[in-house]
Amino acid sequence: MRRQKEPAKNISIKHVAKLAGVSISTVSRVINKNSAVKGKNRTQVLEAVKQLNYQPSVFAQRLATGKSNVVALVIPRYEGIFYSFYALELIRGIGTLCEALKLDLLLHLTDTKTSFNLKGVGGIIFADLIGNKHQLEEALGSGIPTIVINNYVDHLEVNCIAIDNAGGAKNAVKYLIGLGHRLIAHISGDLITQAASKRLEGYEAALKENKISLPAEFIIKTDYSRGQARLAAEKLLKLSRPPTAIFTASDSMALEVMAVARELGVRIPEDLSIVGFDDNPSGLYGPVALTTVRQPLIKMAQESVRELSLLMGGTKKPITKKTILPTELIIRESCQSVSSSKN
Amino acid sequence: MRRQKEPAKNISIKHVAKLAGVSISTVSRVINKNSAVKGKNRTQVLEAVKQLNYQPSVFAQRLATGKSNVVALVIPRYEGIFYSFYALELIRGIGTLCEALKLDLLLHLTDTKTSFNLKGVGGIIFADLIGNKHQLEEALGSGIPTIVINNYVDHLEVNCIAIDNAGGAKNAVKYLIGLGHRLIAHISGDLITQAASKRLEGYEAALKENKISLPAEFIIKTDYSRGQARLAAEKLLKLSRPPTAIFTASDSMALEVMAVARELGVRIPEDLSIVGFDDNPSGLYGPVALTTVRQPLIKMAQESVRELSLLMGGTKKPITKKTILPTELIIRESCQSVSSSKN
DNA sequence: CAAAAAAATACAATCTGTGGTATATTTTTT
DNA sequence: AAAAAATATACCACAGATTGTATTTTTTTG
Repeated sequence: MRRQKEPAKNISIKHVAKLAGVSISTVSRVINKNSAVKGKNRTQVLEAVKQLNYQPSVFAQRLATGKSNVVALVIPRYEGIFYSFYALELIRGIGTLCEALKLDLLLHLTDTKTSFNLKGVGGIIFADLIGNKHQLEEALGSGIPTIVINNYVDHLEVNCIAIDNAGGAKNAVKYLIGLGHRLIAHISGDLITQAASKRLEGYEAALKENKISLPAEFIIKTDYSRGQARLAAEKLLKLSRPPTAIFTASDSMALEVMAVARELGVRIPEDLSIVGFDDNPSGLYGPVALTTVRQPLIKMAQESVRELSLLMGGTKKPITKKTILPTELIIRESCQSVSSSKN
Repeated sequence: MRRQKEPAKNISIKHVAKLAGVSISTVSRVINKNSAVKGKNRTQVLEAVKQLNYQPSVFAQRLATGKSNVVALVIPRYEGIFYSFYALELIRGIGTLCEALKLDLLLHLTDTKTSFNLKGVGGIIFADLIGNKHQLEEALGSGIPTIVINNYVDHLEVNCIAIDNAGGAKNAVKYLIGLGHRLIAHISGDLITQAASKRLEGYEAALKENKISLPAEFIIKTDYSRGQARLAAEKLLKLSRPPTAIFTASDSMALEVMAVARELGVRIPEDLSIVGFDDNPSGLYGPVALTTVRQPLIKMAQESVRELSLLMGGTKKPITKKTILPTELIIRESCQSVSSSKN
C-alpha cells in the first residue's frame, strides 16, 4: 500500500516555453493551429510538451476563448426499470458521441422544481421536457446552443428531435387490423405528455382510416402506472363484449395487461393480442414475447449531439431544424390473427 | 415563434464594482466570505449584483482558486436492462447528492480501452472497476481525490465503498437451508468480477457452516449472460437428482432459470425454490415474484459523494477508508419450504 | 483629543491561456 | 540586387476571478 507522492507543481505553458526556448505564444500556436509554427521551433515545442507531460488548463483556455466544450444533458429524475432503460439508452448514445467529439458530458437530473445553473456550459440537451418549460426558455434566453429531444416543440425557435409517436401507433393498430381484429382497445398513457397523446392520436387515425368505430369504453386513460394499467385491463377483459386486441401506450403497461390476462385465464395470443410501445427488453422475459413499437433512442441521442456540436461550432447560421424519426414495428409472439384465434 | 435576442455582453465583477462604487476585491469578498465586508458597501454590492443579474464566471473562479467542483463519474458502458437499472440507480443517487452539494456531475462511460482525460475535474468516482485498473492508478497518481464504489480495493490507498456480496449470498443460502433445502445449486457470475466470486464464496461458506457437501456439478460458472444461465438451468434441472433450490448470482439469471423451469414443467416454488441477487424490479413482473438479495445502491452512491466532497474539501488528512455495506434479503414468492413441496 | 488598535477596503500580482499587432526574418518577384 | 510579399515569432493586452499586502477609515482607549 504505497502512498502516492504529491504531484509536482502544475506545469504551465510557461515552463514549456522556457524549456523549448521559445515564447509562450509560440507554444500556444503549436498546440492550437497546426499551421503557424514550423521547423525546429515546432519540434522543440512538441518535444518539451512531451517531456514535461504538459496539459493545458481547460479553465484558462475557456476563460481566454470564452468557449466551453461542456454539454449538459437535462433529464428527468424518474425512477423505475422502464425509465431506467430509456434514460440509460439515451445517456449511452449521447455519452458515446460526446466522447468521440471531445465534449464533456454534464448530467443534470431535474424535476419540476429544480432550478439549475448553466454556468460554464457550452451546449444543452433537454430530454423529455417535463414541467420545466421555463428552464428551456431560460436556456434559450441565455444564448447557449440548445436542443430538445423526444419532444416536438413548435412554439419556440429551438432545434428538436422527436419520435413519430403517432405514426408508430397507427402502424401498430393497422397491423392488428390486418390480422383481422376489429375490437381493438387502447390503454393510453398520461395525456399531458406529448408521447401519450400522439399515440392515442395514431390509434384513432388507424381506426378511422379503416372505418372502425368503437364504444368509448375501449379507450382508457391512465398515468402510465402499473396500477392503473391493471385496472384498465381488468375493466376491458371483463366487458361483456371484450376486445380481441389491446394496444397500450407503453411496454410496461402491456406487461401488466399480460399479467392480468394470465390471472383471468385469458390466453395470449390465442384469446387476446397485445401490442406495446417502446421496445423495452423486459418485453422479452415473460412467457410470451411482446410485439411492440421500437423507438430509435440511440439514433435520436447521437443525432442530438451531432446537431448540437454544429450549433456550438457557431459559425453556422442557426436555421431551426425540427426532426421526426420513424419507428419500427417489432413483431414477436403476442399477436395472432383473429381467424385462428378460435382454436 | 419569436427569435431570442442576443444576450448582452457578459457582465463581470468589474461592472458590479463600478455600479456599487467599490473595488473589485470588495465585490469578491462579499460574494465569497460573508464576514469581511459590512454595512453600506455590502448592501450596495448585493444590490448591484441583483440589478445586473451578475453570475461569476466559473472558469475564472477555478483558474484563480485552482479548485474545481466537478465530480467525474467513471462507469462502464455496458448495455442491457439489468445493467441499466443498476447504473441509473447509481447515477440518480450520485446526481442527487451532487446537486445538493453544488457539485457538477460529469459522466464518463468507459470500456477497457478508453483512455480518458481528467482535466479540470475536482474529484473522481469509479463505479465498477472493469479492466481499467490503470485508469484508477492514473487518477491516484494525479492527486485528484478519488473514490471507488462497488469494488473492494485493498492493494491501493484509495477510499472505497463496496457491498457485502459474500454476506448477502451466505444469508440467502442460509435462508434456503432454513427452509429445509439441502440440494442447493449455485449459478455463478463471471468470476473475474469481484461480486461474482464473493457471492460464490458466501454460498460455499453457508454450506460449509451447515456441513452440507454437494457434488461439484451443483456449481455452474457462467459469464452472467442469459444464454449461459439457460444452459446452466437446463443442466441442473435434468440432473438425475436435481436441486430443490437454486441460488443465482444475479436476478437476470434467476429469471432465466424461471423461464427454463416453466418450459420444463417444473413448478416454482412447489418443485424448485429460487433466490436471485440484486433486487432488480424485473423480478416483480413475472408470474412468481422473485426472492432476492437487495443491495443498497442509493446509499452507496450517496455515501460516495459525501466522502468525496470531504476529500475535495481538502483540509482533512487523507485517512483511507474502506466501507462495506450490508445487504438485505427480500423474501417474495419464489421459495417454499421443502416439506410442503410435495403437494 | 490624540494615539494606538482594529477593521474595512483598494491595489496589484497571480492563475494560465488566447489572439492581435508589430517586428524580424525569410522567400519570392522583378 | 533591391523591393515586395510572405512568414515566423515575440510582445502585450486581455479573459474574470482570488488573495496578500498596503492603505485608508473607523473604533477604542488612555
